[in-house]
Amino acid sequence: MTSKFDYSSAVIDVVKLIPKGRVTTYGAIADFLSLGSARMVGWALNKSGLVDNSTPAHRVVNRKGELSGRNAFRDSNYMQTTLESEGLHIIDNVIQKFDQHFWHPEQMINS
DNA sequence: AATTTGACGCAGC
DNA sequence: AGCTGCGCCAAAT
Repeated sequence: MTSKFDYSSAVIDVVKLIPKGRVTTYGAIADFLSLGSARMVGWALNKSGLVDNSTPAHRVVNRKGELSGRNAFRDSNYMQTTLESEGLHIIDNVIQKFDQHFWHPEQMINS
């Protein structure tokens, strides 16, 4: 069916491919899928990601490395806690050495 | 049916 | 070097 859920599934599919301990950005996913804007990535995760919490949406942040989506989780600290448990350092909702942990979908193909 | 909002990003100032 | 405005596309009101 050609419903809007198709976009969500594409975004979620990429998010599920993010390696543990790595993070990516909305813009990177949107650019990789060439589907729309970064806003839609967040929108898709919010609509579908909340229902299907099997998606590691906590590994998706904005281009500044800020946990902009923490407020969308049931617990606003879940995102930071989970990322920290994966070995990331977060201070004031900002991932430290973000560029170092940044992962791009293209990396998956390259590897 | 039109306006506002949103888990964003970038160019301009 | 930080703030503002504009673009993106869909959903909610």
